[in-house]
Amino acid sequence: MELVHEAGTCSKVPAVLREGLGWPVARIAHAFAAAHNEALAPLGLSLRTFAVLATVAGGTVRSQLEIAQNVGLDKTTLVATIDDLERRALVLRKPDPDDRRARIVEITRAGQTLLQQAADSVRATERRILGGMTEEHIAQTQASLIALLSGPLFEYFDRAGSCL
Amino acid sequence: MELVHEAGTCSKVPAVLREGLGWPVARIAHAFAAAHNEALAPLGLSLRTFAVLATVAGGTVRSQLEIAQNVGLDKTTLVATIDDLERRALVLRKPDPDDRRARIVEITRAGQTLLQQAADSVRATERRILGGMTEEHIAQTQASLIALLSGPLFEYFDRAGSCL
DNA sequence: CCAATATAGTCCTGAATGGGATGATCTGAA
DNA sequence: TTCAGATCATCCCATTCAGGACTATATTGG
Repeated sequence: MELVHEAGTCSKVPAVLREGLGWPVARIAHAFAAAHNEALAPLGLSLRTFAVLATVAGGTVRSQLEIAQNVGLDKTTLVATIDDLERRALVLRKPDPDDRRARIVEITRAGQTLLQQAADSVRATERRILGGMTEEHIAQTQASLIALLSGPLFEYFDRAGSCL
Repeated sequence: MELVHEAGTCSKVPAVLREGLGWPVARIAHAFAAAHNEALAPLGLSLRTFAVLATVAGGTVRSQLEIAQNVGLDKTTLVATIDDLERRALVLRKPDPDDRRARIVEITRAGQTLLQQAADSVRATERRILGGMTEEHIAQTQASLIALLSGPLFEYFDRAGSCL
């Protein structure tokens, strides 16, 4: 597996790393995050804040813990992230009438406006990155990733810890 | 794209995240790292220390900076990583006779012994994770990832910052 | 109703991270 | 040769991270 076709700094990586999927996926995930973060920076967002904002907007989750688990963040990290978004009036916390321990996080109008721009940016970045691949190829890759999660890897999926 | 087939905590993740490859790849990379770290823990290694040890053993890179760039670590992070490996006498730093700024990092005999066990462990983990996939499917997935790096994503590949 | 236990969110704090400065050394051009 | 700029490894330090404790609340079992 030759990861890099030209000017490759990583053809020198030992085979035990290159042969599997774990290390290549890690590096590619990092590159993806870098691309998204760069694209979102002008909006004052990161991939993390964007993911949280989008999840809040989705309205399918109520509590902060649910948000954290779905996005893939540690609960303490999420507190700071929500703090940040709230300070900028993109989301707001209100008490959950059904569970006074919990806070319902809601997106504001300003948040929705910014989210739309950000979503466009994210989609554009994905298109740019995936530009050279056919729709079919993309779908195939997604399918492969899904297949991975259906196997033994699933056990590690929900582990606490931030992936963004 | 339904990421999780059962007990899915992330079918609630908004479409803009699930549709692309960036976020799924990030979560899967994280899961992979968790699996590898768990398997390597009994040997006192992490995916990071293992990757560095394996790269040092490969002998295709000389300086610490090269190691960092190839593995995907920040240079300052690598210093601490080498410190750790050196403290445990798994590698040693010796002055480069051709460039007195540089140190050549070499693996020790103890390092080689441990590396072999670790490599077995990593390969076993990969096999376990990829167990449900055919050889063909694995090769296909690798090919897709390579294709990604041949495109615009390559620009972000070498960015400073630790991916492990 | 009362304990005992579990859970949501937050805070505290030690550890990790990585940008930038530093010192030593190399390289190339004048 | 000399000197300016690049490069290697390391150090420093502000920022970020996440495990665990804590408060308030909910739930379960007796």
